[in-house]
This record gives sequence, structure tokens and C-alpha cells, in this order.
Amino acid sequence: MNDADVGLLADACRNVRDLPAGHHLIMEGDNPDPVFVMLDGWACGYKMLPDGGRQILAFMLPGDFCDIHIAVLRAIDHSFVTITPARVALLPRAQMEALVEIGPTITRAFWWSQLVDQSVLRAWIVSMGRRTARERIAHLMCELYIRMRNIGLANDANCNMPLTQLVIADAVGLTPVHVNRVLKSLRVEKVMELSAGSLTILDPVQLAEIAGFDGNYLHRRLRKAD
Amino acid sequence: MNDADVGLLADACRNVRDLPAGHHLIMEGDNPDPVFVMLDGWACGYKMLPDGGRQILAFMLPGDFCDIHIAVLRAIDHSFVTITPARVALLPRAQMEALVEIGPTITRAFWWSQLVDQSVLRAWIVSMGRRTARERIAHLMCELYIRMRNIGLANDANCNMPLTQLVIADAVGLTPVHVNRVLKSLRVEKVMELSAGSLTILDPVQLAEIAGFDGNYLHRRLRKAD
DNA sequence: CGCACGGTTGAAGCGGCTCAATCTGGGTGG
DNA sequence: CCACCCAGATTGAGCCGCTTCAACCGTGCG
Repeated sequence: MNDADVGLLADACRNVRDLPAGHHLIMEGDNPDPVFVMLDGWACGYKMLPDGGRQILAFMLPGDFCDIHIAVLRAIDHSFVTITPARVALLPRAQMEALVEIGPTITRAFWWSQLVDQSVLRAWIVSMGRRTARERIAHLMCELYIRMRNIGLANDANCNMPLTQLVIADAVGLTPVHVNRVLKSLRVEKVMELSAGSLTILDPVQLAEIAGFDGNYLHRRLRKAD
Repeated sequence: MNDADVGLLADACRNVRDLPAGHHLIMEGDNPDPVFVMLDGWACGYKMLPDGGRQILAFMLPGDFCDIHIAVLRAIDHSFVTITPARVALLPRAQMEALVEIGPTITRAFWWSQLVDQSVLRAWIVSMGRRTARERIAHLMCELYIRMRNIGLANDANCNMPLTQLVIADAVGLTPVHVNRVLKSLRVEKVMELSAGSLTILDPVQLAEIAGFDGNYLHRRLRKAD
């Protein structure tokens, strides 16, 4: 993208709003209007099940789009909530369409962003299908740490991680109770520590090994940063 | 899309090839060149794990794209194999790029196709994370049956389903042994029957109920058909 | 004929779940 | 400043779904 395109995008993000934690950006079934860009804070997308269970599908960190598809398809199939107090930029649907009309560069950027998201979704499926609780949680922590690092919000072995054990459980498909036990075991084994909304990686090598963290996948995440 | 666009796409699909079952379309780590369109037969995308396990990420039926991103990102993060003998159309990368240059309509069509794929991936995550073996298998069968019906390859209660129990296990994240037991229980309860490469739905209502099959998700799948 | 692959079945073990109680720290009202 | 409350973290005990291991069957095919 050239400067002009960047300028257009930045310009589009001027409609900013501050939201408290636990605020719903979109509910499943809503008529999709605006697109969101996270400027500050955390949010997540999730789906509810008939039995009241919840499955978190993605975490949104500062700089992330709220899945663009929401403005394209007529119906939404999942919801978004803020996890922390957050600042988001709103892009009305019309403006979104206008951006796409301008030229292929921006459209392609959106498209490309989709591909990265898909890659994350695929990794998520692998975690759910083939990894143990321990591996899943380690993998999630790796992913989130790397993403935080890519946007300059992590230092060497530590970063902010405002996730409740219940939220983690909903993300990795486990019980909060069991998440707790796994976190404890990782703590006593001096692999990583998660407390007070902050993640500390004590043994990066071992953590990556437990997680089976894919360098290829990681690479792509890193490229997203530039 | 107008007729001209459709013509361009159809024209792009002239490079056709017949492949045997078990043929790898792409291997993880390959340098991505062509894009594939399934014309006939089944294929699937999957990822291998260090321990030798396999997780299937998507099934490709006639009419499906082989994930477009493969031609966009430089590295591939998963592989594709044919499940049955198959006929595929090859789109060289350059031709793909050319199609995108032509105009926003086709680009947007690709983009939109991505969104549908993402929706399926999300549903898959929900299955893995929050559903029992029985529910997962029922859901997979619902999805595949609907997709077959959308492309005119299913009749009222029956369709082709050339999946081995091992393949199903790799898709839903279970053991082949357990898949077998679940299939048996669904059979004796007269819900559905899967044998000899063919699926028969005996009690559609009960099957959908077990699967927790989402009408919204279904709706979008149906729209893909037009 | 025999081999190989996919389906079928049984027995035993374990990872993660359920239920339930206790603990902790931060916030709130008095 | 204290009593209280509440959400989240922690821990224990028992159970169940799914896995593991292992054997056996059926069938298509070289």
C-alpha cells in the first residue's frame, strides 16, 4: 500500500468510541452495519450454543479488524464483546464499500487480512482437535504473546494478558476448573505464569515445545506486523 | 457477476487434469503456484502434527476452490489430498493475478468466497470445542449432506459420502474406533446410516437436533449455491 | 490363495468433567 | 476503618467419555 492508501484508511478511522469492558460490539443475528477496528484494549468473537455453552473463536488485539465479513454478508453468525475497556474505530458500511471501490490495493489488503485470519482459525482447529489441554493452553499463550509482541506491547518475557480463566476455558474448549489445574502445573514447572492479568514466560523454549508452536504460522504472524 | 466475468472464470478453468485418489495437490511447505478448482470428486485439506497425527481442516466438493490464499501468501501452512479419483482445473498463479486485475467484481467474489469458508471454519471450531463425539459426527454429516444437495448431488435422504472412518476421525478429532461406535449407535437408533461410501438419513429431524445444526449457517451455505 | 485395508468389538486406563467447598483480593456501604 | 460481598482462583473426590491396545472379521484384489 502507498501513502495515499494508508492515509485513506487512517482517515476512515476517525470515528472513535470508548467502550467499557463487557460491551457487545455485535450480537449474533444483528443486521451488520459498521466494521470495527480495535485501537486499544481487547475483545473477542464467540458463538453461543443452545445449551448455554460459549465458544470463543478469535481474540482481537489493538490493530485488528473486527472480521470484515460482517459488513459483507447480510447475516452475522457470531458475536463480539470487549474483554477490557476498549477504544474502537467505527467504519460505517457505506464507507467500507467506498474504500473497496477506490482501487484494488485496499481490497486486496482486506482480502489478505482474511487469509491471515483463516490461518489462525486453522491453527485453532488443530489445537481443538488434536492437542491436549496442556498443549492447547500453551499454544494459545504463544499466539497471544507473539501478537502482543508484534504490536510492540510485550517485552522480553512478559506481556499484558487480561484473560480470566473462564475466558481461556471458553477459548480452548475446556472447563475453567481444568484450565486452573493446567496453569498451576505450568507454574510449578516454571514454564510460564499467568496472574493478575499478566503473562510471564519463564522458559520460552519449553513453552514452544509443549505448544508445538509452528514456525511457519509464527512467521506469517510476524509478517502481519510490517 | 455478469456474463463476461463468468465467461472469464469458465475460460480460466480449461486446464483440466484427472487425478487418482490419494494424490497430493499441495504439500505443506511447497512453493504455492497454481490454484485448484474441484470439478469432480472429493478432496480435503489437512495439517500434520509432529506426533504423526493428522487434522483435517476442510473438505472440498465439486465446485469448491482450493483455498485461494495459497496463491497469495508465499508459504503454505497445510496440505491437500484427493480422497476419491478427481478431476480438477488448474489456475496458474499469473492467471489468478490477472483475474484480480481485471476488476473489483471478481476480486470481491473471491473475497466473498473466503467469508463463506471462514464461516465453515468457525462452525468447525465450535464443534471441536464444545460438542460431544456424537454431536460432532452428526454435524459433519449435516454439513456435507447439505453441501452435496446444494450442488445437486444428493436426493431426498441419501447421498454419496466416500469417507473412511479414519478420515472422519481425522476430521472431527476422534479415534477411528470411537467413530465406529458412534456410527453404530446412530445406526441402531435409526438416525442415519453410513456404509459403502453412501450416507442415508433415516430421521432428518433427530439428526439436525443432535447436531445442533444452525439454520443461519445453513442458510449461508444454501446461498453459496446460487 | 493370501494379503491388506477398513470395519467391528471388547477390556482396561486416563484425561478432563462435574459437583462442591474454600480461599483471596478488590470494591462498597455504613 | 471495618464488615460485607462477590467474582475469580483454587483444591478435592468421584465419574464418564474417549482413548489405547488388541483381536477378529469381511472383502476386494494382485
